[in-house]
Amino acid sequence: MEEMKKYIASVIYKALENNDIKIEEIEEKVETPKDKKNGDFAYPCFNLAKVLRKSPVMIGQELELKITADDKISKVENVNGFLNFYLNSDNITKKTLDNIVNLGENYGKSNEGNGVNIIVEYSSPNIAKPFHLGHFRNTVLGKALYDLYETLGYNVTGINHLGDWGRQFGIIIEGYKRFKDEYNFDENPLDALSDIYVRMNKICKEDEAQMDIARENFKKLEQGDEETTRLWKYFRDVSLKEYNRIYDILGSKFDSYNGEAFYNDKMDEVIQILDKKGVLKDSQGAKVVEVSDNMPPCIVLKSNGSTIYATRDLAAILYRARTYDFTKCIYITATEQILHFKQIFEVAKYLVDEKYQKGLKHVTYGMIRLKTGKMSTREGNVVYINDLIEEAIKKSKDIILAKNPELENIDEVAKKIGVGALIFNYLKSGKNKDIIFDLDDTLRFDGETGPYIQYTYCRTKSILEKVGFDIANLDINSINYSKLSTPQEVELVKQLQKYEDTIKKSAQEYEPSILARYLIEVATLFSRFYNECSVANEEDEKTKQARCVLVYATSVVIKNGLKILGIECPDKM
RNA sequence: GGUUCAGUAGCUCAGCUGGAUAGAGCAACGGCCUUCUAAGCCGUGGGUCGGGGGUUCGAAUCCCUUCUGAGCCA
Repeated sequence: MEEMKKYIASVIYKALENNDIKIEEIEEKVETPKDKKNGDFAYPCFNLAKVLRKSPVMIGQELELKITADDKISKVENVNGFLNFYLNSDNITKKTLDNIVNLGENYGKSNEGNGVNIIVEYSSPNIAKPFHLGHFRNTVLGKALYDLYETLGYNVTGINHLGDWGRQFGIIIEGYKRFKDEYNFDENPLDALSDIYVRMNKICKEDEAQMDIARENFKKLEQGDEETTRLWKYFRDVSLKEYNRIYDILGSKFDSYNGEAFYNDKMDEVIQILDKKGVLKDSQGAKVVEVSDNMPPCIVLKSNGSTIYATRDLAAILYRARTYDFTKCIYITATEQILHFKQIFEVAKYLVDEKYQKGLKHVTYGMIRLKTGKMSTREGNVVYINDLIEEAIKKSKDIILAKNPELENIDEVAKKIGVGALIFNYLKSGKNKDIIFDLDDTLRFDGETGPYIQYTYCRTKSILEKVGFDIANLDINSINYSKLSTPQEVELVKQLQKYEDTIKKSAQEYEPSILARYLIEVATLFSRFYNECSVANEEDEKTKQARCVLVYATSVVIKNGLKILGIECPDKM
């Protein structure tokens, strides 16, 4: 794609024979027309009009005559000042499909990243609480970005910055001591703990004396008291166990679970450095660092001397720069934390080299709200992810039982489809959009959904099985690609060819939805092909062969693409 | 008050580093299964791209202003 753009720019440049116009300027303007009727690439001649003192249409006409077709370009046409280029499709087809066949599951991978270190901090739930929808969106986004960068050859470190510290643990510890016998911790430890927290929190709010007991607990925890530390560790362990079960389902990977507790002993240094640099200022008893005019100062020490999130995040930046030597450190959080990270990133310039400071990147996503308002654990209006996953799996199982009761491994397939529907639902639209949760909408299985793409994959598999296609026995040089000449075939090939660029763009813009939407388009174009062009019943042997390769290539792209998003492909459904 | 994000079809969204007639899905209506899985395909209807200015040969896209919703800060 990019090469072709360059090539076309060079062709136009030569034809112009004018030194006032730079080739880079031409390349910038080369675009892909929305309407396929207008060719594969187009160059608008309007901006040349001033320089050349001719009408755009005249310029177009002249260029049309000067540029001749070659092995790459099959036709050039001037339409109303747009110079439309049609590519030689045989050429593209061979290059694209050969490439996919040769690379298989490695298709899309590149070494563009060259082993450069990238950190993706994502998921980061508060322990002792069940996973809810907000975490889900975060985790699914983070996993996709992790895989996108890994696919591009970066050395990615996934960090789960657990919310495993804070005064609430004083409350949970107290509640646990009092009420633990009323709960079954074997089945749903996090539901139990969260319930205990809500109960105890209420008690503390109503009675200051009780709150003091909770405060005392947390103080003990900070001082390393054996009993409270043991409880805290237990909460952390059961939480991680449960989270990991979900991470497995979503395909998320973490290289570190160092969260808030980990940085407890690393904040003093931050304060010292800031103090040494003379940027710490007193403000109503608190210590702050001034940042740009349009932002309030960043508080690093409260008036009572205690640290806050900002201090912890700064300590993390310092630690990560030293430990991981990152070129990019991506933070994934909801939009509500925008200001917080803006401040932190600015203060970071006093702590780490410019290289690290410039690599800090906050990736945000919109809130998920219920019809009744914002989700809140304390108020109990939350959608827990376990319930949602169960619901999705149940629905997909029902559909399988209705449509394909003979299927083997129904439960396994139902899980892949149910989870696929959920993940895709949260990755298909732009990450900054707020979402109002709607169960029916979330569990949709037709149209632009995960199951639609999975279904398309199954159709590719089904064809290949029917004709006995085996990639191991394929002689790629014997394929006659010019047999792929119907519009459906040509369009599908062109779409497959865009895969590598799509991965890059998706990573560059921190936007997995670009990949998700691309895959919908692949599925749609394949479905059209499927309806128009038979493979198994095709009589011409050469056409059949070429179509098999196309079907196989489609299956590879869908599988590779969905894998990045964390969605598995069943062979049958 | 300051600031960030969002506003496109009845609903959910894509398009936003300016380009040709603003695209999908859902919902509605009408076709297509004796032929590779109908979780599919084809077709019809549906639009003041929140409003108003501006820049430009050309604006959903850029700038200004204003309205609405959400978030954050005080």
